[in-house]
Amino acid sequence: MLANSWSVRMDIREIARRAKVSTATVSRAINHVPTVDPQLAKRVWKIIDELGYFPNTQARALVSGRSRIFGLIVSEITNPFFPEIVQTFENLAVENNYEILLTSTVHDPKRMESSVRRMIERRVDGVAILTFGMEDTLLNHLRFRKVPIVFVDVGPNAPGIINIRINYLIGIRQAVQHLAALRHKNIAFITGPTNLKSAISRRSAFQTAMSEIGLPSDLMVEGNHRMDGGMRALMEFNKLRARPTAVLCSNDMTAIGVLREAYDQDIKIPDELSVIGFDDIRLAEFTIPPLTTVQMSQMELAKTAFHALLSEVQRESPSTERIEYDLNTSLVLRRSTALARTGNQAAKPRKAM
Amino acid sequence: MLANSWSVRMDIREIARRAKVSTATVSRAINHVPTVDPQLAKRVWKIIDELGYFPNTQARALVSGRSRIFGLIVSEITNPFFPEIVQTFENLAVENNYEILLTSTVHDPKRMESSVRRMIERRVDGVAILTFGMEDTLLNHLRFRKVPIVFVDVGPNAPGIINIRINYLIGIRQAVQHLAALRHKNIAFITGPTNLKSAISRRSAFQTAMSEIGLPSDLMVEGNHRMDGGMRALMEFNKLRARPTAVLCSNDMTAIGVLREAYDQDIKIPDELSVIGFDDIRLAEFTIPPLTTVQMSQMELAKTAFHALLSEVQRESPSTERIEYDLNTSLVLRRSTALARTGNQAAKPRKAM
DNA sequence: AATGGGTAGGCAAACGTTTGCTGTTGTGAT
DNA sequence: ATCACAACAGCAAACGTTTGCCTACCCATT
Repeated sequence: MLANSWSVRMDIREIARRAKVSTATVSRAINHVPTVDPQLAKRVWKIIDELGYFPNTQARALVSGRSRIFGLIVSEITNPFFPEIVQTFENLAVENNYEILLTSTVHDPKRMESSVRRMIERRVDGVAILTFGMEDTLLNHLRFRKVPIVFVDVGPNAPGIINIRINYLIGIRQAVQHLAALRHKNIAFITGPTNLKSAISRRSAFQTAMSEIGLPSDLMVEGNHRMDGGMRALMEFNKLRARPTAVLCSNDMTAIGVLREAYDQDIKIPDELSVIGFDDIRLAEFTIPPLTTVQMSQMELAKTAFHALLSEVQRESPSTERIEYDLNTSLVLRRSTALARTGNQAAKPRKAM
Repeated sequence: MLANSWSVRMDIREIARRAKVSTATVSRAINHVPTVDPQLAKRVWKIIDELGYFPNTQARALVSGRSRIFGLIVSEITNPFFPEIVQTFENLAVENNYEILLTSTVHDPKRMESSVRRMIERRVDGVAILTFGMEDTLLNHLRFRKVPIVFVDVGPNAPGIINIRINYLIGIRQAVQHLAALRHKNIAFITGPTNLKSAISRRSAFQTAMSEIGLPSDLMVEGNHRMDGGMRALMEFNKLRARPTAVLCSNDMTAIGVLREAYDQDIKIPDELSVIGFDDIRLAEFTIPPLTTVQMSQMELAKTAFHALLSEVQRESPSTERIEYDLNTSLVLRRSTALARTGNQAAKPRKAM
């Protein structure tokens, strides 16, 4: 290992020299091209290992035209929804000899632009976009270069773009019906940022589900998909004459904010207020109380996106039709919901939990 | 933008052709080399913009010998400690025209090895290593190639390796003294995985701080830096005849686990048990109750690491001396600690889990 | 007008691979 | 012995940049 290799330049030529073969043969040996004699290949590999030689990916990419990099654009890495996805992406990348080029837009159009630029400059073989506010001109830069693109949720409906559609309604309907079964009538909803398409989809799923069972969906305030948004939203609700007895949140972080604010205000969860989140991030299991939430599997999502890109790269026909994948959501029950307090929620000698 | 560029190959030569100059000039214009006539440069840039041309980083890297990529090796992206760091790294990367190659080892030696391999194959200009279990032979692969390496915390003490030393003692001493001031005598510690050097450092900081004030540090159980580890640890403590009245955790996730288990067992935090975490992840502010913890600024850490690499890349002398940076820790008070219950904490019909 | 100094811009050789084509050898059939 | 044909290995041309070196020109000086 690394024997006497103080400062010798280590490239395929050096290997070739030592193995007394041509660089072509070394290259083929490395790439396991079957036409090279097994004996010879073994000899080459031996030298490669002894020298600790690693092929130069840039040179490879340059000539082969494939970088073996997938781009992944998220809005904020610090949002606990994403790390799980990144991890899964990275696992799949390792399995398939790819790299992930991760960028986060932090909701800044400038950063979005620079993300796309970086993707193109590094010549990614495909991009998964998990954030929004992608302007058309940016998108066109990508499409023009025939880079496979997968949008999760509401991507533009253009040919050549892969969409993963999320069925919010199923999970949210379950959540709403669960609350209704617990006799809740005043069910509130805390939205995500309203410039976010996926947040809007969640909201309308809520509205649909509510009207299906004949409940009004007018108790609604805007959050920001962060904890502080959830906290502020709960304060809003508390100003109301008719407070909600249950609140559904556009994502788990919001719900965690609600839990926290409820704690500060000494509102007992779930006895005095039922809370349901959305996403089912890992943490949801560890909140106090454990959070009932609508699951949207981050692993499934990441897998679908990755394989969509992979199969797009592997096909040769340019694929002009538009491809869609579906992803389901479903309620997972934990301990942040309970029977609504009936009628005269009068005195409350209620023992916690 | 992208005008009539249906399928023309877009490279520096194409730009040169259209601008009626040589590729050399185009290259110099792109790189803002001052010797090129401003008029000419403007003409070139105009064409570049019209065509939507983006330079090919791989080709650039190949000839220049610098990839403008920094590697970042973490143990698990899903550990909330890391996303903040990744985000900061990525911000700095954008500012400095670098990319981040992020890999996670998930505590698997095989993955560690593949991480290093990927770094080398992509020819990173530097690596920051935020996880451990790095074998010497792997490390040598990097060092042999003169790749600048920064270890956070306990890296090997070899020349050419940059270390960021973390002063655990200061923060942990503050924590211990805070607890002592609250009259706690039975202070427990939940360690991290004991094969993790940084976990060991934290533990010994605890031991030092305890003995400084004449308290024994024998109440100790091993966690895993995850929430379930914290939960299990608390169960352990509850089996004891002399239960701790306060527990210090090797990281915040562990503390969150403790909080959660305490909730299940109806142990009131902080009244019946004081809890202190370590790291001060963003979430610590939103736990129930908000977590008192020892802060180790992830932003500072990331900044230091990044700039260490950057300045290492920029220097020309190979730098054989070993470089160290320091990072402090300090207690941040929130609401998970309280005065110890005095003397006879007699019978309290504690509900069995 | 001849000389010289300075500077903008072009030529072409790298960088480290892959891969189409060509060449060499060995084998079996005739 | 000849031929056809595999099977394997080598030659050299790409891939898209950067950059050392050189040329040509301009202007000032004599």
